[in-house]
Amino acid sequence: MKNILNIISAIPLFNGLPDDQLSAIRQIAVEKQYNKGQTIFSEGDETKGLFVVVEGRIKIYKVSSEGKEQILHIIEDGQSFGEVTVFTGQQMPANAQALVNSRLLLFPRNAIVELVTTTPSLALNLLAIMSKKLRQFAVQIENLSLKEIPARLASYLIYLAEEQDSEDAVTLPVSKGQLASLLGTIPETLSRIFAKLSGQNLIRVEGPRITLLDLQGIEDLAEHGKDFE
Amino acid sequence: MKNILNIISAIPLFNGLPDDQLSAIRQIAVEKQYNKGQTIFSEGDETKGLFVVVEGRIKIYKVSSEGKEQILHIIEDGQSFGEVTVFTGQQMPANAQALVNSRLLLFPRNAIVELVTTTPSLALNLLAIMSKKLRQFAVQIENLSLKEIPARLASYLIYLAEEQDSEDAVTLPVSKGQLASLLGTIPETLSRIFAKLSGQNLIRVEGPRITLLDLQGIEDLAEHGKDFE
DNA sequence: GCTTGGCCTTGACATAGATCAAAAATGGAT
DNA sequence: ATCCATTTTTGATCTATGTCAAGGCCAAGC
Repeated sequence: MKNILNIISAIPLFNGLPDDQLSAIRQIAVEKQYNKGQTIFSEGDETKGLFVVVEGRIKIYKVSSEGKEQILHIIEDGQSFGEVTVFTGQQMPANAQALVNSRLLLFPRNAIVELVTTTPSLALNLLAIMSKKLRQFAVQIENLSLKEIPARLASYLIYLAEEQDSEDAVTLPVSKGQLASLLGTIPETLSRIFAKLSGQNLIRVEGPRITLLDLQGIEDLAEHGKDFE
Repeated sequence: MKNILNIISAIPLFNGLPDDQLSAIRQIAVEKQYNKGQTIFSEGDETKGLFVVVEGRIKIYKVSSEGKEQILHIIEDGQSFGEVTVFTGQQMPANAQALVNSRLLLFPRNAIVELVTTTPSLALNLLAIMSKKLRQFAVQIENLSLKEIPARLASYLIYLAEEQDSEDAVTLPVSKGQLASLLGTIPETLSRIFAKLSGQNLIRVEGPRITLLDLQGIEDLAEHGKDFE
């Protein structure tokens, strides 16, 4: 079991904080363990505080009255979630579930607010993180509203390639069913689109491994939705 | 011309700040005037700083490569926009345009960052405002992905009714064409849906004035998309 | 080596909503 | 009031994507 202080100091949220602040943060951190498939919180729950993923993968998602699911975020190592309710004090606006066995740190609301108040650089870190999430949401809205699903998939593959910085092949971090939910569609449709792009020799699909055969073509598709057969 | 200091003190963002801070804020505020239809910034522009609407109405929107527009936000009196780039320093992720003649205050980036660093309650205000925007975006994503357009319209009407707190009639704050863009559709479709809901005696439409004839029915529609003819 | 259950894929079909085109209504300006 | 420009509505059609149903695949456990 690693030293919690070491872990904390490696989290982007706490970048640049002096050691005494890190100790203070350590004091208020609560360790949590969740198993694959376990629910961390549900829409409408009272705020619990700010979560940081030490290790694992969490999905933040909404569910429609008919049961369709839309993933808002996939949270990975070092990233945080639950900020929203910390500063507005309302109920959780979405659900969170562990996609794999995960280790989290929970910072109770009052403690983190207190800490932010007294630590300007923590406030700036948080503002930067929330800005980034706003930007991501803006992109997601743009994708849902203005792009067709093949273009969304192409965008996602490009994003993944950058994330994993490999020019020509990526590995899906979630199942294809979950990917469908992230892209705002359903597994059947996603499957067909994988087949179509394969047929156009833009990609090759081998299980969760996607080879990007024609990066230029994929970029065109992501930008212009040009689906030139 | 009103005293800028008075205006500033009435802006939610600066709630609860001591007078000396308000003076400091006043020092760095730059007044800006935009006419209806005028562009304030475009996607890709360098960050200009944090804007606050003194008076007017601004749309924040994205445009697809084929020219379709998706409105992300309508910003009204007392609200702010442009936060995102202040704290990440990247380019503007969307476009901003004045929907009516508008008076804005611009707080240049460095000055506002400096101020946030030294003023904890300003930092908390900003965190709360950004949290609220994140929540709104989450709702918008949910609507786009999980609800059909009639349900989105119904949700919006309910939101408007609360906003204008009138139980049985609302006035659209934007043209129907713009509303279509806000809801993620096109004017033709929106028009048909207005006609349909009128036919179901859920609402009556008289220009920009919408009478809510059956609030219960509208709420059902917003929740369950139940479109029981 | 089967069998079970979770994914994933494929096929046939249904439909919400987009597109294209044109008419009608609205609302300022003159 | 009249005219022009913009906005809104209506109609006919097209299409991307969802739905329903069935079958295939692969890994885990027996």
